[in-house]
Amino acid sequence: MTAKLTQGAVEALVKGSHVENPVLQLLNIRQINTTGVPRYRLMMSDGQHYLSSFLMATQLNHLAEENLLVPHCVCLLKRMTNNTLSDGRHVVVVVDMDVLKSAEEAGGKIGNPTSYSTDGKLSSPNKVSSTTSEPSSTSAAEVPGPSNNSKGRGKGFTGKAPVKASPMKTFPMKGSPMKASPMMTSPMKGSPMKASPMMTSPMKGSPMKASTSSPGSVPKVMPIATLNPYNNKWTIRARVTNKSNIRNWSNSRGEGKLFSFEVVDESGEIRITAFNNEVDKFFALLEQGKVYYISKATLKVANKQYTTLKNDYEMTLHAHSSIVPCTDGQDVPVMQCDFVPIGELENRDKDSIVDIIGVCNSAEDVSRITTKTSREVSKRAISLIDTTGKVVTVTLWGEEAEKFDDSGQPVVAIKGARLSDFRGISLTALFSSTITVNPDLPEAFRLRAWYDREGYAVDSQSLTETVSVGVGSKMNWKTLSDVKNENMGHGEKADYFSCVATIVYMRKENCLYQACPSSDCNKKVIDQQNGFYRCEKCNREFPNFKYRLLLSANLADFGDNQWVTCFQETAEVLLGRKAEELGQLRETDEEGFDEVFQKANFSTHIFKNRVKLETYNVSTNKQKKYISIWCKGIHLFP
DNA sequence: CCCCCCCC
Repeated sequence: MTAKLTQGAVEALVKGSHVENPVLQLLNIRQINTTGVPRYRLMMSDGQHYLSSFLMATQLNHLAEENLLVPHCVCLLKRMTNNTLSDGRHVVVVVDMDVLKSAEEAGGKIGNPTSYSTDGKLSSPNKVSSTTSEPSSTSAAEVPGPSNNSKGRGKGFTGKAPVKASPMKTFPMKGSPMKASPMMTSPMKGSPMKASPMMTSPMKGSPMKASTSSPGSVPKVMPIATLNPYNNKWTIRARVTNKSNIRNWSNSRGEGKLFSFEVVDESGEIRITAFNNEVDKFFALLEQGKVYYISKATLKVANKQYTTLKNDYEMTLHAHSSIVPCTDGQDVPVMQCDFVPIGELENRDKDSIVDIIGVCNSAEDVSRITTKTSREVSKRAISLIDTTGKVVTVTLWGEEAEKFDDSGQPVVAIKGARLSDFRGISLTALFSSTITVNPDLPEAFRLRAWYDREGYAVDSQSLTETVSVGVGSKMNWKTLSDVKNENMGHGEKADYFSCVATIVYMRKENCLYQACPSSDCNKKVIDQQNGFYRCEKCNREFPNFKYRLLLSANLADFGDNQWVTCFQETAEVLLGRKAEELGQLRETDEEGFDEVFQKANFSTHIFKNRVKLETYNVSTNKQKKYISIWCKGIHLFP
């Protein structure tokens, strides 16, 4: 049983040409990151050429996890986007695909494909010892990540789990005839459902898709945009995009608890609220990012005063409401975003709600403030830049402020931020905002490439008047001796500076530590010497751990030298290896491990650093001060 | 049936 592959598709795709539904054979699949959301790279063959520059969008991860993507299986690629890395190489991101034939059905490698190399030459297939191994010329570094440089360094795009564990909408923006404020755009006005190629009914299924998740008798699945209070015979099939915590209320009308969540499908979005009993019934079932069949809820007119969603209605769950997980919902978009370029914000009205995406080129440290009502809340301002060269400050609150990490200058997407006129133009995140770090979006890939190539150095302009040097995008160039002579970091707040320096030494002996494997915890675990590792923070034992990097590097410029600390993201850029790879290397190949450091040593980069004078207790009555410098970003020195 | 969205 042979399958017909789309000859020439590999070359066409990697050159950025459109190929309609190419059929390709998988030769190899490899997970390229070991922390955060798994990310897979595929080596695909069209029977003529093979290439491993195919990156699978994370919403297809279930295919790998269900063991459907086995080398030699034949795939129908239904949607792809092409991305160019900062060094000019291309990556084909596979956004949607079906497995047409299992490896068994395909019966081995089809044809005798040779490695396709982008410079036009064909390398010998003999380099590959077997079809299930990688060609030696490729590495995980072909993946976009922060601070890529032409040496191909960088981390996997999803090396960090999104702040809210949900990739964002990965389909191209749907053309909206109404480009006005998103608040004005009612989904009822257009005809968003008209012959949308992404529309799928739950009954539709590709050969390999499980359809077991459909409930026994499913009322007609309706697009969210067509729901109204006058019809209660419907089921929606939608993805949870923003789930709140449980909150208690108490007022003159009574008291109780509630939580709300937002769901999205191809047609639109809606907010759903659960009270009391329904909180107990549904809170644990609903997971951010997952798809559910939802039916029998009450529709009511949304109070526009309180909602930022593009829907005239909202839903309340009641005793007979039904929510059933849908396990084959990968076709349901992850979020509906209508990103406003930062330079465009000047033309928007105060208080309008916008979706924004940019590279976080700097961030304040988190701080605690007291509100007018005497509540304490955490706050952190971050600044985002995009290709308009404009920068805007966004304020994050509460948990979002606390857990935000700007290391590696990630791409940040915020759905539903509110425009403020404070200090010119600024943005603030709301309870209803969804913040995603390094989203799996073409826009994010483009921004990453742009920033690493040129954006980091552009003469940018901030829409938000900034007070501290730290926030804002101007490079605060210093020599290492300036940092000392100017007593940088001695103030209450940390200072930030950029320098050009050469790495002259790295403490490789203790650069890796064994960290808690749970996704949001990076705490060092204790080896129980019985095959288990204990995390004090999670108060749990695990059979495994993940490697994390904490690298001390000595930087030198013409006048001075200085120790700086590189955490995971920047250390991975510096060493050109993932923490997990290095951990494995240290265990299995000490020479190879040393080589990584030898290679990185004496390399020159642009370092962006945070400097702060810290204090520690030497004894009960004696304190010692020391200068702490963290590297927050690394760029290629021209 | 909530509706808190803060601070400089």
